[in-house]
Amino acid sequence: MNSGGPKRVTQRDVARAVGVTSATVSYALNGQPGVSDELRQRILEVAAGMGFRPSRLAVGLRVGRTNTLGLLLPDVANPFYPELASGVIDAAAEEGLQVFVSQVGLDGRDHLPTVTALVDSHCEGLLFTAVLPEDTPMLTELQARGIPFGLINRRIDGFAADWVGIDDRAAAKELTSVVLGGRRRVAIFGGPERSSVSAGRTAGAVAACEEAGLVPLPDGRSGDLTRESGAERARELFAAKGPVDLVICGNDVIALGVIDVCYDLGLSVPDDVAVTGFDDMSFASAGPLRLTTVEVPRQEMGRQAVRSLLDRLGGYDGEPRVVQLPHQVRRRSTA
Amino acid sequence: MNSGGPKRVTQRDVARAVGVTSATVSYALNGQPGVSDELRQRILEVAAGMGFRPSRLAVGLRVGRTNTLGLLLPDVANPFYPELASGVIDAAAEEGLQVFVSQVGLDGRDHLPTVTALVDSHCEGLLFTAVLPEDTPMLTELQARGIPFGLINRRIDGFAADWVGIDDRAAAKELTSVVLGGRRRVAIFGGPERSSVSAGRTAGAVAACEEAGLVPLPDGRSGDLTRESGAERARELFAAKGPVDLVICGNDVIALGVIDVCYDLGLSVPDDVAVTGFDDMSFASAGPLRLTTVEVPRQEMGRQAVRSLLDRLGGYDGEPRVVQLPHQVRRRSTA
DNA sequence: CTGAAAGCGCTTACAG
DNA sequence: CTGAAAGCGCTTACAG
Repeated sequence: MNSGGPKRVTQRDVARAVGVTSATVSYALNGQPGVSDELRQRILEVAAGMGFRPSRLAVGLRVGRTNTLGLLLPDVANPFYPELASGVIDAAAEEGLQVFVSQVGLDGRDHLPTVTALVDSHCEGLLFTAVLPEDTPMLTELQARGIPFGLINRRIDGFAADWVGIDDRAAAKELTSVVLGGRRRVAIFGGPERSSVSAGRTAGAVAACEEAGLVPLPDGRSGDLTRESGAERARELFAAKGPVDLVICGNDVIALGVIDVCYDLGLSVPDDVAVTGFDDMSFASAGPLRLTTVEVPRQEMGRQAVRSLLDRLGGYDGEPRVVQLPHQVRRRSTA
Repeated sequence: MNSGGPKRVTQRDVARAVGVTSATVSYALNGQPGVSDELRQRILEVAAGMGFRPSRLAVGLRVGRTNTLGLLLPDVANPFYPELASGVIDAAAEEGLQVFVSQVGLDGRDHLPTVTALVDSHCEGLLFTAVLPEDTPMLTELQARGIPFGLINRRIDGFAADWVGIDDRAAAKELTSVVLGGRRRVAIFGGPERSSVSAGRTAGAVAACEEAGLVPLPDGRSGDLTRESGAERARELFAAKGPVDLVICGNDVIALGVIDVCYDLGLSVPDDVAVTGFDDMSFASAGPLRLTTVEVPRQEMGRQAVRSLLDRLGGYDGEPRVVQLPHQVRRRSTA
């Protein structure tokens, strides 16, 4: 049942056409010595004319290198990741590396099947964007197998690995301090508490509150990084305790949900309720919204992660590289 | 200079450990007959214990199938694509196929190097999301090589190929008719005219205007699908001809740029200037924005494209499959 | 400067 | 039920 699969032109086809052996074609194409200039020229022409392209499978198998990286992204509903991916893909391409982008379950659950597929495909290195503490055994296994990897954004407490991100705690503390003003009733709507990023942001916001001598409301401190979750938490909190003065959100998407609810309830932002986001997603700066948030260098995070990974692939075997990129508080109109 | 590359456990390692030949391990692992149940059991255990995973490179080379699809996305600044990609990746995963996601240059220019890399990697089929007429030779070459592919969203006039998208012209016409009301001074800010999608949307908007007996302003009918482009065109148009009654934009991002300018100029939306987008990106429904737009089933488009491609891979060799999915006009507050 | 041969890690007829 | 052998498409020492 050959379904008429693609008929590839092989090196042997080229060799036959030129009247040499396949090895000679290989030498010619790879710029190895041992082929006269004329012959090389002729081989190159014939190969191009026949549309020959070396099989990456065969080359990878033979040489033991595939020039391929794997990137694991959680659910794409969160616009945070595409830009990060863009940085990774671009930086990799500049080094002649291809990237296998794979989607892992929502919120990064269940990395294992994806990682397995990537390793089976001989990815030379892996980049994770949404690890959770329970991924530790899988990462340890990767280390045992000698497959280098790096973490982007989230990391795992007490697990040493290459990482690039920002200082989420400091950023959240800074943001909170800046917008606090005289507001006393403040709520924190964070992301999943098992995420190091979300945990850091929440901790920073709490710290800023405490420094100002107030305790944030206990509700909603962790939850999903979605608009629905932000809306739901806002509705519940406002219903139970009335509108608050300020809601510090774990990301821009949560903030959008909170603002949706304010809008529905006829509450003015920021006069009745101030709201901050995090990440500075593209929509955050839109005229009618002008969300106060923190800019995170997503693209650059991706690029730097590729750089660290390349060093590992190049044989660097030293201490984990921890790269903390600068962030930027963007104070706009919502707080 | 072996940089300590990963040491894979091979089938032979397993075979040696069990004391059989590598072929037997292969039979056992692939559920082929010819191995006693006990032996099979033992092989499976040992293989699992050693962490053996068959090399996709070797299997692909030998079997001639890689179970890999290639997906080509343009620049990710446009949030349209990630969701589409998500549909593709999920649908492919359900069929046991991995997806190589590759980024092509902004606006889909220069597909060739990416396609080449994907073909070199033995992708069994390709999915394009942002083709332009100048990509025709490349697509023809793919056909000649017997590599099936499908187009998503954009297509090429007069080029027959599997395609899935919506009826952009009809959708734009419907949207425009719905929001036109008594407005007479209307501008159309479309995307790149060489994009079939943008061309269709612009044509639909023009048609609706003509049906209403008015001619849209000639400025800005094509441009980039970016916020900057929307803002720039709005500033120029407003400066040259004063504010218009209605701006029909080629996508939500352009609309955001227009709204930014209205906001800066103190123009009320929709009272002074009505604005519509296209795509219903997630931010479009946000409380303070409530953009009037058209919902496009991005995820479903990805899924359907995978389905058509799988049929091709399964040997279907008939007429190109054209799948036109339903759209939905979302009338909110900006027009 | 060129050719014959081995081998990367698998699968698959083919003998026993 | 099991083993030996060929071959997928390359690269790379090794002879000539």
